[in-house]
Parts: sequence; C-alpha cells; structure tokens
Amino acid sequence: MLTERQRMILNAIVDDYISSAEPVGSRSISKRGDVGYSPATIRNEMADLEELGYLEQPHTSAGRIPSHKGYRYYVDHLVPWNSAGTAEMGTIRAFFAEKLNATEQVIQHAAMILSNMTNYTSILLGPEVFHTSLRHFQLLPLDGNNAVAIIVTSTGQVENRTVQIPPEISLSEMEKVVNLLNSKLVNVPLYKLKSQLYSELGEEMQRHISHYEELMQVLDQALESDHDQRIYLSGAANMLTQPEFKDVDKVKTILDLLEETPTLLKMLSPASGGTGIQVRIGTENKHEAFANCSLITATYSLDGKALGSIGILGPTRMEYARVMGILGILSRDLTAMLAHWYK
Amino acid sequence: MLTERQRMILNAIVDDYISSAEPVGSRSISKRGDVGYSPATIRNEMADLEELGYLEQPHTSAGRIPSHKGYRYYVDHLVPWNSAGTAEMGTIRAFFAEKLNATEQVIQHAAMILSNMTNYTSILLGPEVFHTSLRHFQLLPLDGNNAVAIIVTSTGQVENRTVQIPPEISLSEMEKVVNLLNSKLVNVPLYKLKSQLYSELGEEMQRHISHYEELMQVLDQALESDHDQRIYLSGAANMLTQPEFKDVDKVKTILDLLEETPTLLKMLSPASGGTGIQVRIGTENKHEAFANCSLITATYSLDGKALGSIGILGPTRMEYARVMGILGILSRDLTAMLAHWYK
DNA sequence: CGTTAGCACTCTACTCAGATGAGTGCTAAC
DNA sequence: GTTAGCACTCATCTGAGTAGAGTGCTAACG
Repeated sequence: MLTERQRMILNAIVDDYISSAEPVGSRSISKRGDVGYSPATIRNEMADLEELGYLEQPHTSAGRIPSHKGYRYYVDHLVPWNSAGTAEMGTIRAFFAEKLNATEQVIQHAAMILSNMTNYTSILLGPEVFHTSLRHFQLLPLDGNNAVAIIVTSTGQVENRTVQIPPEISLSEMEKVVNLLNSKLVNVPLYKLKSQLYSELGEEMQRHISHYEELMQVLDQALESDHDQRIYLSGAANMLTQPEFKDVDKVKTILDLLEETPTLLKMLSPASGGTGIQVRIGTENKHEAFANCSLITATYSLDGKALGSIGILGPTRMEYARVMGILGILSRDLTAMLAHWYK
Repeated sequence: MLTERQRMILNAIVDDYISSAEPVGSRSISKRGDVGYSPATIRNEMADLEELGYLEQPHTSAGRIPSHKGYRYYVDHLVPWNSAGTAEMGTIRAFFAEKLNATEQVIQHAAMILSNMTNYTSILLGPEVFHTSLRHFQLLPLDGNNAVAIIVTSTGQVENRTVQIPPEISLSEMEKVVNLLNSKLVNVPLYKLKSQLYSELGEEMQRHISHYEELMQVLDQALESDHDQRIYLSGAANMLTQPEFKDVDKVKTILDLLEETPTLLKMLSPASGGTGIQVRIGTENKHEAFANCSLITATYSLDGKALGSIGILGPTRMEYARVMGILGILSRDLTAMLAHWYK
C-alpha cells in the first residue's frame, strides 16, 4: 500500500520523534545521511502520509508527528526487533541471578505501609547482617536431584532455597553432615558461615565423608548469603502530589539523589545520631537537593542495639505530628517483632 | 524566650502553611476561631517573629512562611504528637498481617528489572492460582512449640511459614498426618486445599488421630493460602522523565489509574488477546488517561497455558523495538524458569 | 500601653498585543 | 519526478499594563 519511499520516510519520522519528542520537520529528515531527497520532496510525501492518516500536525506550521495509525504501522511493519536479544540479554540474566530473601520482604512491606499511610516517600534501611547468626539448618530432599535448604536465623527469619544434589550423595551422608553443621556452626554470624564451614568442619568431614567435594558444593549453594545492608524505597512518586514540587526538574534532582544508595546510607545510618525520633529540616540534611525537604527518621533495634532505620522524606512543610506518630508506632512494632522472633 | 502569644501565632502559621502550601497572611490567622486579635496585632507579632528568624517572606507583600528555624521550633516545642497512636495504629497492624510469599518476590523482582532497563513503567500480573497445585507438604519441627510448614507447589515454588504446635501433639502423630496429606492431597489446586482437607481426610483422621481438633488447627494455619492474583508495579516515577508528561496533572491521572488494580487486571489479563507480544497504542487502550500512552505486553506460560502477563507502559512515542526485544527475552525467561521448576 | 482601623505602598500573577521564527503549501522552473 | 523560492500560519517569547493580596506605618481608641 505504501511505497518504499513512504515507508522509509515514515520510519525516519517515527524514529526521530521517538528520540526527540519534538515534531519532525521536512528539513531534518532531508539532512539524514540515508535520505537523498530535498525537503520539498519530503514535504510532498509527508502531505500524502498525513492524508492517509499516518501522520499528524499539532498545528498548521509545525512538523509532523506520528498518529496512532502511524505508530501501529511502524510497530506492525517497520520495527527492527529481535527478541533473540543482544546486549540486554546478559543484563536480564544478571538481574535474575540476584537472590532475594525473607528479610527483604518484611522491610519492603514496611516501606510500602509507610508511604501509603503518609503519602510521602519512605526510606528504610535493612537490618545489619552482623547481628544475625545461624540458629538452625536443615536439608529437605524433594526428589532425586533437588532439596530445599532451610536456614533459620537468630532473628527468627526462615529462608529457603532450592539446591541440586548430585546423585552420588546418599541420604544418610547428607544427614550426617547436616547434624555436624548444626552442632558446630550454630551462633556463627551468617557472613562468616562459609569461611568457618571450611576451617571448622573441613578436616572432620574429609575423614568421615566419601563425597567431600560434591557435598561441599551443595553446602556452598545452600549457605550462599547475600545480606548486604540495603535501602528500600517506596512512594517516591508521592513527591509529585506536593505543590512545592510541581516543577518537574526539582523533583528529578531529588529522585536522582534517592537512587544514590551510598548517600542515603550515610543519612540513615543509625550511628549518626541517637535513638528515638529524629527530625532533620531543610538544610540540616547535608544535601542541597534536600534543601526543601525534611527527613524524619526512627530506628528499630534488637537487644538495645540499633539494627536499622526507617525514614520519611517530604517537603519541609510536612505533617510533622502525624508522621512522627506513625514512625513511632512502626519502629516500636518492628522492634517488638524482632524481639518476638528472637525470643 | 517566645511569649505565649508568639508561640500560638507561630503554631497557627505552621499549621496553616502545612495544609495549604501558601504563604499565610495576617487576616487568615486573625479569622481563626481560637485567635482573638485583629490582623494588625498579628502583623506586629509576625514582624517580630520574622526579626527573630522564625518566619520568612517570599517577597515583601506576601504572607509569611515558616523558616527552617521556625519548623525546628515547631517540631521541638509545639508538635502535639503521641506515638501511643490513635487511628493509625490499627491500620499499621492490619498491613503487617498481610502475608507475603515467594512468588511475589520473583514477580516483584522482574518488575524492577523491567523498569530499570527500559526507564518506563512496568506492570506485571502474577501467575493465576488456579493453575498451581500442591506437590509436596512437609512439617519441620523447630523446637517444642514451633514448626516450619513447607509447601512445594506444582510450579516449583517453595513457601514456608512458621506455625505453632500445641504441646499435646506428638511427633509421630504429626508425621502420620503429613504422610496422609501427601498421599491424598497432592495435585489438588491450592485454593481448594483447605476445603478438601476436611472433606477427604476429615473422617479418616478422626479415626486414627487422637488430637484431631488441634491438629486441624495447625494444618489450617499451615495451608493458609493468599494467592490473589496481584499486580506489581515498578518505575512509575519514570513517567516523569518523559517530556510529554512534564505537566504534572497529566502524570497524576496516569498514576492514579495505575493504582486502580481492577482496571489494570482487565488490561493485562492474558485472556484478552492472543499470546506473543501485543502492542496497544494510544486510544487502543480503553482508558482516556492512557490516550497518550502505549502499553506493550507479553505473557508467560506453563505447559502452553498463559499464566500471567508482563507489560511496559510508556508514552506513545516509545522505543518500541528495544522494549519489545526486552519483553520477549523476559517472558521467555520467565516461562523457561517455570518449566524448569516444574520439570 | 497594648490594640486596632485606615491607608499608601509593594510585588506577584495574569492578560494582551506585537515580534520572532520554524515549518509548511503551493507554484514554477529544472 | 524533483527541487528552489516565497508567501503564509501559528506557537512561543517578550514586555507593558492591571488587579489584588498583604504588608508597614501612623494615628486613634479604651
């Protein structure tokens, strides 16, 4: 239906508009290296394409933008997509490799609660690894090849992950190792687990167990820890509802700063300031982007030691009373929850 | 340092400004029921408060707004907050009661991957319950009072939750029940599990087991299912980076629609349209708020049946080629992952 | 002496006319 | 069929003029 040249021009217009968001003029198409026609010729074709419904003009003397029909044609006939994938593929796989754990869930959930209730942005700091240790370990066979590894931490978190079991390892052997692990490695901090596995048990296991290498690999998989201290954000979009941030650029500098994990870590770290509820107003936050924001934080703790923080970021014109009340409750609830799990 | 009246006026100004975001004039303070002074008097006090640094004027003939020092004083001396909490408390507790599960993690993670890679907003639809069934059940005692219930589903998801075990139930009894459950209820869809527990096993258990009531309660806890089909959003803030949405109001109508779960469910439901990658441009989406948006969706499946969808929402001026490529990879990866778990 | 009414003054936000310029449509020449 | 030239259109930008909210100051009042 469309001539080859029309397709080419439509393609060029859509591509240009996708990257520039500005109406595309005939001259700019003509100047592209792969187009050998003058602006006038392009204009004629553009007029035809507009009559056919593929292009639109926002007003008489602007360039053209693709109509919905134009996008539709572009998607159906012109898009050069290959789901076989290129650079992106690796990135996706890498993201998936990142493991998730139960603690993250709880904190993420709490972040959501906070932002939903306050309509501000919530920033939570996950509990520090260094305080949690192994309480109980279990390997639960599923079928011939797989088992679920169950790790109970000192904070009462239960984590599981599926591991593959080489066929040459017998059930009784596995059981022996699990018992050994439970007697020797309980109360070892999670982050030291893998190193102590080798130093404490290596020798003994090599004596008693036949498939040492393979078993060690299974345990390696099972104990893989990835408790980095992490930041959880929620409700960043709530910034938009505040009239002082109707200027999109301002919001952007704030949102950009929210992506800078190290900065936030420093701001929220329980070390920086006492316990209880803290309010930092405007420039009391160290960052210029937060000059018009207030940050209210509280800490949650276990055994009197501060484990992490929860915070709310809003405009300096913030509902201090309400937010402080909510933060107070939530930090106490988190603390109580941890104490309860820990028993 | 401040007189009682000054404190009262400062308090009134901060309160007013917090709720209105507009500079506060002397007249509006004077009109408040609890203030018995004329605007002129208020003005005099305001001038004093400004000189002391508690208030600021954006320009000569505007009302006053609190300075940082003013907010600080408000927070330190005037905020009427009670962390003992009121209405909010119940809401927080209720939110925490919501359970989270492993499937949610994976999907939420995928949503994040998508929005991060594309810089658009991602919308994911969790897998439908109706297709997943019980594959394996296990109760793992932790200590005298608690056990971990492990549920392996047909899609290979492993879920765990901690349940309390009444002391009168013995280990061997528990084991008997778990075996019964594994032989009779495997392949029953999760959402039917609890009802079939009673209809299929009730009679038999009552015959063989002594503490029927208590055990039933334990199983009830353990099998509690909360797989509602859910929507996962990520990167909604990315909308802001698009020039066509520099008008905050437009973004808001879109963000508001994104909160309407039922609408999104309808849009993403795999039923509505074939498999493969689908592109809905502008008004092809049924909602006016999406008139300037395109929604690209793909489905992931198990055994050829579509389980859920993943989608990207952006301006009609969207990088179709790239997004389609990424969606293609991710939907295939999700499908492959499910197939792998299912084996 | 604290409080209040009155009034001139200030400054932003809004509106409207004119200037600017990018881009078109059309015609005539190549 | 393609291109150069030119008149025309219309959004955007600029600056002047205006309305209105709110102040600061002074003088009067109880």
